[in-house]
Amino acid sequence: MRVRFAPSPTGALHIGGARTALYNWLAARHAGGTFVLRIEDTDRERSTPENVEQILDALRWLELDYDEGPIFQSQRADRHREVIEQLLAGGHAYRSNAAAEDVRAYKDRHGADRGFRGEPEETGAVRLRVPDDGATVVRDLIRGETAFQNVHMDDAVIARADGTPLYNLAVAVDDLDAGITHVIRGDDHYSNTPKQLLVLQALGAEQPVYAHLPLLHGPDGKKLSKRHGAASVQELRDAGYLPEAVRNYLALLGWGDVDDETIIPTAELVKRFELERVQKNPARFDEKKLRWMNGRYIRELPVADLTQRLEDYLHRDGKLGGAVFAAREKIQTLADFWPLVGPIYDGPVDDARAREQWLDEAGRAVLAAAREVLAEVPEWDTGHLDEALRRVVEQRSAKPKHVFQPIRVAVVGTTVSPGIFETLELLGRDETLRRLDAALVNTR
RNA sequence: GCCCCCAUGGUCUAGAGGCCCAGGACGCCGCCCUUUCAAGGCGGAGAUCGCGGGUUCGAAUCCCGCUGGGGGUACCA
Repeated sequence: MRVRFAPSPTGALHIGGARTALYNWLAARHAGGTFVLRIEDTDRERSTPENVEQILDALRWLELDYDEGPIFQSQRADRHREVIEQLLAGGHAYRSNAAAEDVRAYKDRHGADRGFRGEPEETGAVRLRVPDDGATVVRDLIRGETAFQNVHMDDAVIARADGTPLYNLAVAVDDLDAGITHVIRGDDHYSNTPKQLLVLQALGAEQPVYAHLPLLHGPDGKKLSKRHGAASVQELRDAGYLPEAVRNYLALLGWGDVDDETIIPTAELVKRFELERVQKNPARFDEKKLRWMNGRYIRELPVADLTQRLEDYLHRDGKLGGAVFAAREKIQTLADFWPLVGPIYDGPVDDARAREQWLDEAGRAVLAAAREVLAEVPEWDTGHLDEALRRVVEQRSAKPKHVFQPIRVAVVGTTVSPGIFETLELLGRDETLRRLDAALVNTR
């Protein structure tokens, strides 16, 4: 099996493209085949080196490695020209100056469902000669066989008047030359497939196996775009998702195993993936489920690994160890981490509501009592802190909450933080006492 | 307009004629645990399997129509 992922570098790699890449990769790895990367950069204006780098970067982050390429379509111009000449010489294509309005006029005369047929001219764009009878049948692993009646098809333009190739010619030739056996791509290419098949036929080539993946939609059912939140791989990374979680989630968007399990590590995905089981209808990208899944992956990561990921993500070196242990049960993305533990390092945040609710007279009394006990704790670790503060709870015959919350608000400024003992341990005795004192002074 | 594809709870899906008056997951609601928030555990609401016809002893599963959604229809990819 030889498959390819062939993005056009017109911007960041979107989630839909990422899933296409994933499915190609999974199919190749499952079958022990070869995964080829081809960059379709024939659209000169939009295909910039920066855009190419963005795509390579996204694939790297997703850890989808390819075996061959990247092949740049733009560098195959000579071969494309050669094939165009061959088709022209063989009578499979002809030159024509017919424009869009000519095609429309033709349909007005012959019927809307009648494909355009042009007259050969000396110059002009190159059009494929489509037969009037018969049908071109696409064999697709996901959709089965579909017969496209040739009468309905226009004589497709396969090269510009200047001789440069158009998509339907270039893909067909490039896939053929690369020995691609399975073309796995988005459904938006489905209707154009017969044109490519006709090119292949004219070249006397076999048709590859196709697998057209249903498109991905946003939560509102519309085409996925910026306003749906994280829409590109870069944005997913910036939002603090783990690549292994993204792979798992994306794999399940449009594909399901018989077991119907949800958390499936990549190695297991490779083992189970089958193109035949890909869903036919489009799926919606639901970030809530990704968040949940990401949390699961975060909690399965050893603390040392998670620490490394957080340090990379936050561009911070070292000193996060204890905080990671304290926070890992409470975060779903890497981005959730700092808002939770940041106040421990950066100082209390300013949450007026929290202060009002917990640092009233009763709260301050708790603080004063806690301060005394904490000043005397023999060892500054969670065990001793636990013991000491429980004593305060008993002495005051208060609910634990009414002792812990004022302390929390005093040291981090708000009602949410890691466990109070872990928080204090990370703070250290001196800083804890300083913050308690500050709270007592400021709220008087 | 024309051509093509698709259709299971809000979302992702399992289901390939009787095992299904439809199972799992996310989300939502409640309870438990509990120092906050989470995590975790338990439970619940939520689908006449888009609608209407067939075929069959029997249909989510097969056929037809309709409706809805999507894609294509560029000298873009």
